[in-house]
Amino acid sequence: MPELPEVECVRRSLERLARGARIVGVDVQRADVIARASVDAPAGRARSRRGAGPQARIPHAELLVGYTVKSVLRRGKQLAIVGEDAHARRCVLMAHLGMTGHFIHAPRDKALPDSDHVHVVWRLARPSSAERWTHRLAFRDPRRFGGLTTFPSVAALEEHWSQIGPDALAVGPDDLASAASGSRRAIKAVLLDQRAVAGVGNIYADEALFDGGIDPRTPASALNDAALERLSASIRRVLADAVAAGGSTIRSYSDADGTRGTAQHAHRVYGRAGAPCIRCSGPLASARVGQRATVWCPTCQPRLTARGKIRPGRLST
DNA sequence: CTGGTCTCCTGATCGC
DNA sequence: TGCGATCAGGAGACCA
Repeated sequence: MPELPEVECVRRSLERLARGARIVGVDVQRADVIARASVDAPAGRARSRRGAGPQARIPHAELLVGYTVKSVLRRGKQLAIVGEDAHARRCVLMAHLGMTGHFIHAPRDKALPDSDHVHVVWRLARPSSAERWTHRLAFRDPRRFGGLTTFPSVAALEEHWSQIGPDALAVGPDDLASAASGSRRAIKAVLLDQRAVAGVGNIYADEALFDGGIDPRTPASALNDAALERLSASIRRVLADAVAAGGSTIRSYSDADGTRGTAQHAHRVYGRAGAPCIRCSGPLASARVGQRATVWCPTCQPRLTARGKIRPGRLST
């Protein structure tokens, strides 16, 4: 399940594989994974029901046919492929992977895996090749919680991205403070809210809260400056470590190269309900917090004291 | 406005 | 061995 580290690894693999290539053709198997592009098309793809609503008629420019891949950007969990045409006009294809979205890459002499749920296939040509395509890129998403959105310019993409919070790899205590102050939501719910911080999902929310020694159910507004400072550092550290490990492969995640991650071996609480805490050996607790399965250590992630302060965390590494 | 719940979707897993 | 029930979750829609 792609969160920031996994999406960052996909971004790097896409940039490696597709940068400089021209997109010479596209095959759309399922048009409803693509949101209709428009300048004011806001957050996410339109969720028109299958078969309903104006779908389909997708101008080629929006799928980047005829464009050369200039770069691949990321903000939080969202990816954006920036294309440029012969007149230096730019166009953007944004992808969010949802639960099961991923890209598959294959050179011409190698078939794409014969699998269901491949929704879009692009044909790419390396600069040295004329019009003949040399490799293909596919977007596959069995569960279809992900999707593709196009933007007519980089400015339009940035306008869209201005609606989500700062990228979690660079989140600071002030960012958390502005989202947390006056909020009675559980701190975990705040971390999952992409408008507050972009890129944290269920796995790394639990991991960061453990790292910071904070009970996930703590009302956000109850966190003092020290706790916010510690939590923002924990978020950055946990995510950066996971990026370095190639992301977490829980079920089937891999980057566009098919490379899997190993960060799942470093999870300290996620998926370990009832197992001994790696610090204190006590059993990890679990509950639903913010509609998500949540695991934490009741000892190392203490509840608030009577004075509304968090007891000092002892997790400094 | 805020915060909680529902919903979309398929594959993996579990109990019988 | 088969099969229905359950769970997983990102994020928009919806509601109190």
